[in-house]
Amino acid sequence: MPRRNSGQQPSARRGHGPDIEAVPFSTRNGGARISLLSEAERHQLALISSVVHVKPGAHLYEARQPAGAIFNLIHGVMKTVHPLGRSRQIVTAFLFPHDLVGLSEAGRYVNSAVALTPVTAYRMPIPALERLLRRAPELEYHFLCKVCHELRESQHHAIALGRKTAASRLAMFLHMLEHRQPTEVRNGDIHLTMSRSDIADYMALSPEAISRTFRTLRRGGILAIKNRQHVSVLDRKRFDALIDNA
Amino acid sequence: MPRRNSGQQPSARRGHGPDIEAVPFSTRNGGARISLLSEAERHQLALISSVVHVKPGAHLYEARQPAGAIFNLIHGVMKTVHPLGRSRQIVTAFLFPHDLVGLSEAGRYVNSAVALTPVTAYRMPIPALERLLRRAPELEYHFLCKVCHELRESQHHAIALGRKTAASRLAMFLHMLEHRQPTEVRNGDIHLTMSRSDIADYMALSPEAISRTFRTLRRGGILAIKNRQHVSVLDRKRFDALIDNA
DNA sequence: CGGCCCATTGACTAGTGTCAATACCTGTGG
DNA sequence: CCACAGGTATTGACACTAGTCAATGGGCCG
Repeated sequence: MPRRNSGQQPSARRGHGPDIEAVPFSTRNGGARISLLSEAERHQLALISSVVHVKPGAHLYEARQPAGAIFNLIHGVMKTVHPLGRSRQIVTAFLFPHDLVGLSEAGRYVNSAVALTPVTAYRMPIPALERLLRRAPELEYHFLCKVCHELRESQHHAIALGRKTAASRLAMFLHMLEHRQPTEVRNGDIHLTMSRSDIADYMALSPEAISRTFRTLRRGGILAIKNRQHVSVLDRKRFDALIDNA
Repeated sequence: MPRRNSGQQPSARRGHGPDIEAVPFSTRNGGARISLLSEAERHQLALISSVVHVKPGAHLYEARQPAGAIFNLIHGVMKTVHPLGRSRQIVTAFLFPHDLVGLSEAGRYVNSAVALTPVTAYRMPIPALERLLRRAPELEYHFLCKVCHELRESQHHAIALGRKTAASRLAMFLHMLEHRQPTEVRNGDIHLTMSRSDIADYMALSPEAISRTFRTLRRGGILAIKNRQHVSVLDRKRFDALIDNA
């Protein structure tokens, strides 16, 4: 029974193998995120993968180091940060389960990946992955879909950074977070896994600006801030207006 | 002699079929942009491609429209713009020959592509391309490399937008333009195909800020502005300092 | 219970957006 | 060849937003 090999630990319950999610090109299923891989494909990937664990604050890999593998998140949240002089760093992306991470250029990682929570991930060595993809065009196509998805998200990030006001940027950030959750109970509650500084580094604002803007949105009745990790959209109409305008 | 067949016109010399360039993952050829496709692959793509022409200011395709094809630029320069309310638009990318353009999501284009100069491009219908890619894993792998390259460029764009000062952003923009030219005579001369407004929309600044910053850099002896389309880096050291800092 | 780090708040400054006016380049027509 | 018209680019004056520095408050872990 190759499907459910003798799992030793909790991660083995969903441990059929790597899994990646994206919004596909095609028009079916109106723009929802779906799992791209079949059971067979996950099994193929599992054969070349190992599982790694990363503690909060630790690096999965570091920029400029030789790139040996690509990773697929199973549990936890990560950020990729771009080294910037000795100034404040830039967060280029937040990564959640079913995401791919470990983009390289000329054999080296282009950024550093840091865990925000305890992280579990599949580690897929690049040579083995490359061999596998060349044998399995369908699987390779799904990787292509996923990378295109990440490209769209990066462009979305750039669009957010183009907004002039902090309120507009923060709203776009929360909107992004909300839409990465499965379509389940999307009732306006948003869980913030990352710190204010991380949000600031992602949105190219100061942590103080993040605080001030949260306060402004709360006083305006647009957001409810339950605690540092949980906010809620109260006035959807004005919230969306922040995203559309300026 | 398949390499240099009897060219009829300038475009025909490189007219063997679609061609895409990127910096590959692997460590060979120290980070230079190379052509990804073999002659055979270009020929395969040529069989499903047609050639389209776009006048300056005209659209190659428009956001939200059903996506029927992906395009590969042969000549000219384009921009992709994101529709943003009725406010000023956001330029998400500039595209040059050997680039791919036409990313879709759920069957529709995610942005609009506008020609800045007379443009010639290969038009590759998505269904035919998809069939071809599934038969040709090697070719598909090269598309994957190209999309990863575009992802890195988009992240680079986001990093540029994260810079606080206009001088730093503009320097990063010029740096990007310079590095898209082939490594030939990279003597500091930079050709600006796009208008000041386009630069402003790409860097999330006002056109006035672009003008002011050009003036500041010229007065500081960092840049020489020959005319509206040609600038030149005079003080490379301080120019690079603008890119690294802030 | 205490210490540490993160988050928040306030005062001030610096830099960009905005609005308005002028100068410049391009292509057109006389 | 020159004059003209349109759009683009530049320049200036002013308002406004976010950055910075500094200090306080709050939560979490030892």
